Amino acid sequence: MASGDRCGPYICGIDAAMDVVSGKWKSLILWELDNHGTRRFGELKRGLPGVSEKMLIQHLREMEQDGLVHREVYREVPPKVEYSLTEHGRSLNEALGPLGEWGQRRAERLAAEAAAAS
Amino acid sequence: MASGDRCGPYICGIDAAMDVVSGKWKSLILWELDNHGTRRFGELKRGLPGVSEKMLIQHLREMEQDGLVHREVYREVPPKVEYSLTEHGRSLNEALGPLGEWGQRRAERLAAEAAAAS
DNA sequence: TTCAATACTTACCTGAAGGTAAGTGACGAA
DNA sequence: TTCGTCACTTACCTTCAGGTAAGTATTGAA
Repeated sequence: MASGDRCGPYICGIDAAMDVVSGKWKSLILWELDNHGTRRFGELKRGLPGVSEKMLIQHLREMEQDGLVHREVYREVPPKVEYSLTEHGRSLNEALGPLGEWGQRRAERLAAEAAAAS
Repeated sequence: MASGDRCGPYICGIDAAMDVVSGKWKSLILWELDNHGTRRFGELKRGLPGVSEKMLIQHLREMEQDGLVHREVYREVPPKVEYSLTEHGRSLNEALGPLGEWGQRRAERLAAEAAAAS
């Protein structure tokens, strides 16, 4: 196959999920789309400070291939494209919930330690 | 700071959790240690087919720094070192549960699609 | 005396991820 | 006629994660 597969074989489920979610901005894109329901390319870009246009489309295209994201093109000028989560995307976001909470607690712990060491 | 921080600032919880779990073998190390309770370096190596010794210690050291893994050294010859999960490590593993199940379902879906396309 | 076992350590190299910056095409507004 | 908007696209470059392979220290066994 040609470009970056993201098919198996996988050693375990985590493996198979990580394959789809690893990428600097993917979890943030997921979160952004889940929060707003639907976002245009430019809105996503503004919502993810620091992302480059190249990485943003690249990640969006991969997530579309992976069935996480739906891409709707409106044939207008200037062009308008809307991105939203598919059912799979939404369920992935749910599955990421506990991990997000764990990370939240870790961040709080780190902050507390940093404050204690001041 | 010197080598690979893995402190914030983080944009969200996922971010903070990913920082700790990203690394080709980390989730597998987590899984292996959770399954067996305690493992020696060589046992881990044999349990993770394909891992290099360099990456294995590197990941173990980082996970120790991050408070996920406990390292117990026995002063013997030949040397003996045992690794196990800390409370944080175990809770991370739990938080990864739903993601693992999601990945499992994705892998099954991919397999079914591949079978259908044969 | 050499070898095996164990848990590293070190130097070097490659490939992929991601960043930067400029270009494209269509059309309406100024 | 030039500019701005929008959603890309392309070429080029840097960085770093990870791989390979060899070396280290200790001691008992053959």
